[in-house]
Amino acid sequence: MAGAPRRVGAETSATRALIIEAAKQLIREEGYAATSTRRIAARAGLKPSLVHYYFPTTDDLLVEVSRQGAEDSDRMIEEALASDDPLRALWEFFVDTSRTAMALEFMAMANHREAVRRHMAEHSEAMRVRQGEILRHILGDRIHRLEGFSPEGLSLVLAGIGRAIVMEEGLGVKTGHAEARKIVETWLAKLAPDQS
Amino acid sequence: MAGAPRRVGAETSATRALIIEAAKQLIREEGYAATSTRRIAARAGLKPSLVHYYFPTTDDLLVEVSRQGAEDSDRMIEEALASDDPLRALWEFFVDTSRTAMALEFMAMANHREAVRRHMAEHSEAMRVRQGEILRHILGDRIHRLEGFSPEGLSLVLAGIGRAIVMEEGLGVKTGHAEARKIVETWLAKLAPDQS
Amino acid sequence: MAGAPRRVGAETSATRALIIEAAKQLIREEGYAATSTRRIAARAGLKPSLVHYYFPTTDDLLVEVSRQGAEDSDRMIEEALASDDPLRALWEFFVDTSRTAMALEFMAMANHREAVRRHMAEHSEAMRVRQGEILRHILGDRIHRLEGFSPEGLSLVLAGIGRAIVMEEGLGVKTGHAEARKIVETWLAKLAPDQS
Amino acid sequence: MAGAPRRVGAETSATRALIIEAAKQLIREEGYAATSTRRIAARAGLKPSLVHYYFPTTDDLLVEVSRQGAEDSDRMIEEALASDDPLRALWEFFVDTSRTAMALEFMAMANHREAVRRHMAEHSEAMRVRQGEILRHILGDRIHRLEGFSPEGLSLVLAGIGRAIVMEEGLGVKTGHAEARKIVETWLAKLAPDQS
DNA sequence: AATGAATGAGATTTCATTCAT
DNA sequence: CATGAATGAAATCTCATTCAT
Repeated sequence: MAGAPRRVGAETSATRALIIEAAKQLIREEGYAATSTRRIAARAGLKPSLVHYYFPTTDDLLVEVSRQGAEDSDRMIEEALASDDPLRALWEFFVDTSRTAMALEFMAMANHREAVRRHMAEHSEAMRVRQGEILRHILGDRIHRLEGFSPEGLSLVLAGIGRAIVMEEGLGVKTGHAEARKIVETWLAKLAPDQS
Repeated sequence: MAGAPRRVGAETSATRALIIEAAKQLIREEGYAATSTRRIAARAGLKPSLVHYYFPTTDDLLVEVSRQGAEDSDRMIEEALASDDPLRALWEFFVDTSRTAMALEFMAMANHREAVRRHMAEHSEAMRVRQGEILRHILGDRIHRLEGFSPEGLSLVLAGIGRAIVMEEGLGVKTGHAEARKIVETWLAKLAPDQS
Repeated sequence: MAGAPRRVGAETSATRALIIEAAKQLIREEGYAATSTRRIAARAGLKPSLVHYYFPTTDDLLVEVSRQGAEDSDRMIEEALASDDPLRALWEFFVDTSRTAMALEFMAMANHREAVRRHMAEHSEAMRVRQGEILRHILGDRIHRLEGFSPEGLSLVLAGIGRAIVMEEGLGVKTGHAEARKIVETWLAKLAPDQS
Repeated sequence: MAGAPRRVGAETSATRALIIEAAKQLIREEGYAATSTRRIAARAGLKPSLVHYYFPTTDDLLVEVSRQGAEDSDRMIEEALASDDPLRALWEFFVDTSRTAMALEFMAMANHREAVRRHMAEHSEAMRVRQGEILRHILGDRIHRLEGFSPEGLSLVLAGIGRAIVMEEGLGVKTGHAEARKIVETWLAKLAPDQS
């Protein structure tokens, strides 16, 4: 019992997990604005009041979902940074459609849910700092092959370009995507360690 | 389609303009999720049914608002591109907080409103193409001072970085912003015409 | 249009009056705690949302009902004080079961509804002051036939005794009622003008 | 029915006492309408189902709370009537804000809870009878110093005036209170035994 | 050109209570 | 003795939309 988190429903509850999964699905498929406790319950095949049994307020649920999304991101980033070609893996993480689309939904959500905003801010900041450290470690002096670049700057630049591509793809926009990817590829090539 | 706009209420109606202005304000101040026809009416000091008189459906209204927002953007871009230092002006346009925040709201809206999505897609595409043309014209060969860059690629890259900065500022995130701005500044310097 | 109150639904609306009447009935018959907008709507044969159309919040409705109840009281008091035997009429007003029971419900309601509390406080104060003035005018020096009495004191004493009798009758308590009424009768006799 | 109390949980259970105490607090602080088993549980730091374990229905709990409140009142009255100046002590009991406010909550509750109503009725009746007896014993013939008064009548009159004062103070009404208190003081003086 | 009335659907919560363990 | 899970009903309120005038 020691240390066991004291929230309604054990963290291991299957029902609880079911609700969170349904919420994730809805956010992914229809965007966060379509995410009401009613619809989440319907999607999970549960009664609305059961959702409120596990998550007293809608905020509680959405914060938990964004917390889990953040954990997923963290895990993916650690994998990326531990891979053979960490820089390329990081870039691929940034243009991963489904994950980035979800992250963008949480950004939009943050505008209207203070609790979500707080969590997203903390996590984004921490992620940027962490990426900066790792990039500094991985790239060392090679970062100066790109004039004006720094690890943290690179992290933000890649994230921004990735998000823009994903966002516009979702919209149906195409122009400039291949060209932007080519710019990034040029950077990746320059920063690659095997370059003599 | 034959020229004459087929909507209720003259396009010049003061009431109509009042409604649109109220909608813009609400979107800017509280985000699009807080934007219902009832609240727009209240903000404009009008009855909800009058809003529906001018805009039969909520979609009609929001599409019109996004259309006007797009027009504003177009105008700002043309001004930027016609200025003394068009490239820097374009970059400043991309990091203009209030406009970009609004654009991001429309992106979020596009996820749930097919009509808005369609309009945003068309406009974004057109804007990218237009920026590409102008940048090609303005920069000429100077674009090759930056390895791998192309006018359309540059347009997307600047837009993406600008949006990321604005989005994160809204969240309260700081790390990497100065560094990213420095990267962009380096590019702007390199691309400047007065460089011998 | 000048001066016309600017609330939803003309004050003369039949539907509006229907809702208020239903609320009054429910409060009288089942007590204020049974008074939800749903039940009021059902009693009036209307949809709950229509109730909210006329009274955006439950408070709005209950304040209006208490306002009308206060007006009824005012009217009854003026009639009482204008009658042949104003003092006795006032006492009979205080032991009028249905009106006092209703007033007690509003008192209870005031504990949980700040808006109602405010209105009840204002009205009770005004009523006490008004009764004091009239009693002073009606009784003149005769008030001193009862040692220690004053018009305002008498007003409160009669109100308190009346309320206690009505409250206890509602409960089913009997003991002491006849005796208390006799005490009051003695006062009324002493204060009567025709007493030589 | 044969002596042994037939309720779940020993009457001496500490948990049981905790629940009752939490209920009392809530009623006192927020009024009975704010008193749900869930909130009582939360206030006591217990799970809702535990409250229902001790008190199968809400009625069971509220009746018990009102029973204990009645016992408290009984004790206070016995103390008052056994004091040096029993009449004044009784009057002070009647204008004791916290106790009277609580009693008024129970009165309101009685309107909606038959079980509470029954208990309140029995207790009020018994209290009035008991007060009558004691007053008769204490005052003896002195009761006739006040024309028209009788022990039971006096009991109700004092209770009614006291309740009115407390009720109106809760509302924020002031006018007439000092004057009513003066009337009562005059009676107390007249009825005092040391008056020659 | 404008508005009051009305409505059905849905959102978020709270509630008392039951039941199996 | 105690609790986690579940539920159906209800409460308050908001919403987009329609319609008749």
